[in-house]
Amino acid sequence: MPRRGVVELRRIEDKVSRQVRFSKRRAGLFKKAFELSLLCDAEVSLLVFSPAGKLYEYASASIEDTYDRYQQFAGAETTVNEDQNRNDNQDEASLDLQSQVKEIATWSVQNNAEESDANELEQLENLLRNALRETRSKKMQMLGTQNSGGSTSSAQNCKESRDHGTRCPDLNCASGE
Amino acid sequence: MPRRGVVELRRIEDKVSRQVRFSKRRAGLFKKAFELSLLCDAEVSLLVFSPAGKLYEYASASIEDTYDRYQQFAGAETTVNEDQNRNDNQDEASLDLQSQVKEIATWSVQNNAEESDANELEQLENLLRNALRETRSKKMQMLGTQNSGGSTSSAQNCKESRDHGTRCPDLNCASGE
DNA sequence: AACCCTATTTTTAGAAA
DNA sequence: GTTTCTAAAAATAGGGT
Repeated sequence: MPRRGVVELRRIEDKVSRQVRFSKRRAGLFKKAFELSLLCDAEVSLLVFSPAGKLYEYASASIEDTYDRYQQFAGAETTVNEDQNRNDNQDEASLDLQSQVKEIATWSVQNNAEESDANELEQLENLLRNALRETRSKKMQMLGTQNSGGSTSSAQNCKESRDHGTRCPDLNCASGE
Repeated sequence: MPRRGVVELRRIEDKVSRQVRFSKRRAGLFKKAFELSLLCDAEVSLLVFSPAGKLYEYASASIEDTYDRYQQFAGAETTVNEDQNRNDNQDEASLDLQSQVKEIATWSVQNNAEESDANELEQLENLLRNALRETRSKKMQMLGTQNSGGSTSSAQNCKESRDHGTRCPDLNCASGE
């Protein structure tokens, strides 16, 4: 019998109950994420850290790919100098990787990261981000497009990192037949 | 009345039905993600790209923060030279940002990104990733720890980017009382 | 902790607006 | 593309094993 009244929308106080519910709800969430990606042909990336700091992840493509794709959309949501960032991103996008890395080198000659203000750091951040994206992209091309992540979208494609987590539930997504 | 038999676990063929189901299931998924973070005190980051390429996101902290945290856990899941990466990450972690940027500069002198093989690119990727993480961290410190993302974990903390998406549903998480 | 059970709540497919 | 309605299916809190 689920809750007496209805779900109380606030942190579960009882420690044991919270842990149990976390396990169950996490399993449910990952199952839903998987179903959405499969049924509706969507790209989904899901990261969950338990209160204890254990990591659980699911990605229909790969976490990094989807995050890169996100950066391209939402790259402008940084705190300082939105417009400038957008322009920086634009400019950078047209350079090849070697040139982008050279720009970072140039930046390091003209600036000192240890003494930079938030604005300058943001500039550096953009240079690094774009170079990183380009590097990954180039690497993937060389490796033949396939990625470490689960590109097959299996229901078991939810894994936890190293020894930090207990097992990720089976998500028995199999239709009941 | 949900499906006649049971959920068929495969891509929905009918285009209209797929779109409708995507909307509904997306709303459900974001609601579940929000509930998990709130009820169980977990850190959740969720990215969804619709088949049409629209972005929907939710983060109990912020996408970037959670992704950075993920990188620290899962940094070793790259395809080539796992162990070497792990070591590289270790080494880099102990250097200050300026030194890390200098290393990138040095790399660009000794290598040509345009002619590098996957291994060398992976080396560069690690340098860039670590420098980027350090830069973000430093920037956040300067800005006073608060981040652009929704740190308040409201149910409406699901947003879509720019003009690429329609509205993110209300996720009427309010307990029915 | 993980699993089974099951009474209830919640989600959801499909049709229609 | 979203929202409402409704009946059927799925998720799940709590308790037991």
